[in-house]
Amino acid sequence: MTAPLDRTGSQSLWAQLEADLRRRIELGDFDRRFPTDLELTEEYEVSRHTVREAVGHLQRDGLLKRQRGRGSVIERGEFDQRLGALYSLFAEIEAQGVEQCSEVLFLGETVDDEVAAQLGLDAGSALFKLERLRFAGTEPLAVDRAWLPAELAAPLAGSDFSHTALYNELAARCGCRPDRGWERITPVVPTDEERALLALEDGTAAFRVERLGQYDGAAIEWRVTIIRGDRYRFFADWSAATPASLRLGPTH
Amino acid sequence: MTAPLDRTGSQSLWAQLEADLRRRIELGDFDRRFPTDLELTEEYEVSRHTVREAVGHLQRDGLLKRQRGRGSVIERGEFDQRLGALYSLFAEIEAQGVEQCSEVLFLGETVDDEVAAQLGLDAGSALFKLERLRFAGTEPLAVDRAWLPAELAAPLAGSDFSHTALYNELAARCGCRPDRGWERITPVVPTDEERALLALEDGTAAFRVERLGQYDGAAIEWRVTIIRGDRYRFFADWSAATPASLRLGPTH
DNA sequence: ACGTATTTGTTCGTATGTATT
DNA sequence: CAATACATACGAACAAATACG
Repeated sequence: MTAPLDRTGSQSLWAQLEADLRRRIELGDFDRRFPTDLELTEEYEVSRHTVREAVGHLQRDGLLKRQRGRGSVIERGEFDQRLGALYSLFAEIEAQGVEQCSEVLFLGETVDDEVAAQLGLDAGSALFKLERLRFAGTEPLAVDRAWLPAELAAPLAGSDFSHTALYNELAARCGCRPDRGWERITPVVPTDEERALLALEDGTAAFRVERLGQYDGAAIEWRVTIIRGDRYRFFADWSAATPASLRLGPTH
Repeated sequence: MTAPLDRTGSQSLWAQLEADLRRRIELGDFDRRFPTDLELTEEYEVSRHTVREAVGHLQRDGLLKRQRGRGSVIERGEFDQRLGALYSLFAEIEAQGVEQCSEVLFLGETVDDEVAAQLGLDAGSALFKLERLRFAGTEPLAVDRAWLPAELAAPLAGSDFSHTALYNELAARCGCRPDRGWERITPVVPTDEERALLALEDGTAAFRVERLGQYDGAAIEWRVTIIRGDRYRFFADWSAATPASLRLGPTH
């Protein structure tokens, strides 16, 4: 069933194992249950150390959660990846035990030449668009618009995004997930429409986060998120020795 | 020199080692050279595997770079990242060859109980206050207000801050410079006064950066900076492997 | 409620490969 | 070429958390 690993030294065993596990996760091979370390050592005929190295990478990338005594379970929840500032906001909220959900405002195909340019596509290219109002508990926290190349994102058409993270669906159905990219953050005065959606008062400001996600060198995601500035802000701790990494969190 | 690790099982050895290495990095212990794996195994009397676990975390957090044959070298990054976002803005502007200067709006002693509380001082304590309008070339970019304990900052009274950085004067005259602290960033609609100072149009937003600077564990600086949001914003590049670190720069 | 089996986490040891000095 | 230093890979044992009878 599983191809044996190449031991000529062309590539490390754990990297091959990791790649094969990613492939099989996307294929849905482990939908019922993810194998234990021992099972993987036997199936691939490698040491447990090698298994742990490979599975550890999957864990750090947020594809798995491992727990002593319980085993490894594939992460399907509303968990974007540990990537950039946007993720940290939603992770922080999750960590505080507030349930997140979304109201899907739009889901389907559109054409937008500006976005197409960001994604490196020709003008007029079909785009998959997902527009959501995101809630922390019952309180609206952000308006989130994401565009992906329609060709790539076609399998997402039937997904329910009210409780599912875009990246998890992308990984599960399209076999890819942004692995690099950049974000750009500006302060804005929200539009009337945004103010209405977010229940913002007059005279308040918001963050506008623009985000480009790349996979295998190609742009696959353009996202614009408007985040309430009265409830959320960026934090950074810094010291002379360590670089400051900002995170987004509630103002308390 | 280095405290031995606790082997009662209260915490994993690698976590203790990681913490100690972080501490020593901050202290500057390894400024000349970071130890090799072998040296760490001998110094801390743990196995190489344990060393790799600890140092691997530092590497993933971007504090170190490890290379075969070469060793581990501390990642000092760009100078801009080391002192938070505010510093990075001014460094970025400097790097682009734009001359910076400031118009001093206020320089002297004041009393402000809110600020005193931030600095951990008693209400009514005398504070040194510096308020500046900062320019990049001829264009105003930020309103910058800084408070320091008057006792500490007394030697700054006669300085000319129109062309001098606060930290350089602080280091030169007071013998200290913030080595740790935190920042908090919110989007705001500027006040009429701020809008006038920054030549901002109606309906534009700005960043409000609050900053607490510490030296030797004590708060020595409280700063509130209003930065034009139409000309400057935050950027972050991220990848699945390294955490995103944000920097502030012009919109171009 | 308790003890046992399972599963991941931690830690040691050892050997070899590969890139740099 | 030799020495150094990190990467990869094997093996083994115990600890800690969980699941199950």
